Amino acid sequence: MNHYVPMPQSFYEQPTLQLAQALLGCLLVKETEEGVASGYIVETEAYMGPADRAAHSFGNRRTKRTEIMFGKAGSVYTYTMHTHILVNVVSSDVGSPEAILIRAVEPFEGTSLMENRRPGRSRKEWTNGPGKLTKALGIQMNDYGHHFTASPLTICEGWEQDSFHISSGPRIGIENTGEARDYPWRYWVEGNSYLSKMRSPTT
DNA sequence: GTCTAGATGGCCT
DNA sequence: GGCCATCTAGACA
Repeated sequence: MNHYVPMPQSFYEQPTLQLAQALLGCLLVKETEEGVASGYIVETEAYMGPADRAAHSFGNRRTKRTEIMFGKAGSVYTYTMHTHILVNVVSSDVGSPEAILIRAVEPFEGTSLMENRRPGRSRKEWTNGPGKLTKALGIQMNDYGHHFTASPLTICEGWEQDSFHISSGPRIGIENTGEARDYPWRYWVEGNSYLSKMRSPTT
């Protein structure tokens, strides 16, 4: 897997909203005993810490779960949602609990592995949602606390930043968070066919 | 210790 | 469009 070039630590130290866009087109790579699976990030959502009602770290809530959000930029924050695992990239300075949720990727390497992990689904449905992509790539709760610059879970150079167009809009699945639901902190690669689908199309 | 809600997905109608 | 699986962190007693 030497052809993968992990993004340097400095990459993660840019402002969160900027990083959320910079992550688009990057390659998310997961190594397991079964092999390597990877996909290009095509959709992200920023969670802005203390001031963001939708963030787990709203009001500077510091618990066992959110602890990693206070840590170093580029750390892995995994979270269990019902029966699914979601994966986030911790951003901002130590002590500033911000993170970016990876909502969708486009399959690249290890497609047969993904197919096995997502039996009976069409290629598009392997990774077009935050819970789906973790399953397809084999991301688990024990990835919590690792860092994206080191295996087994890394973010590497992917597409050229000027080879696609970025769109932004409100986040998804946070209807009960007051004014926070309207913040346009979701970013995606315009026109990509592996984007997650809207949960509640209500304006 | 007990109760509840949730950054979802899949299956049913 | 609606319902439910399944489970953990967080709040409260």
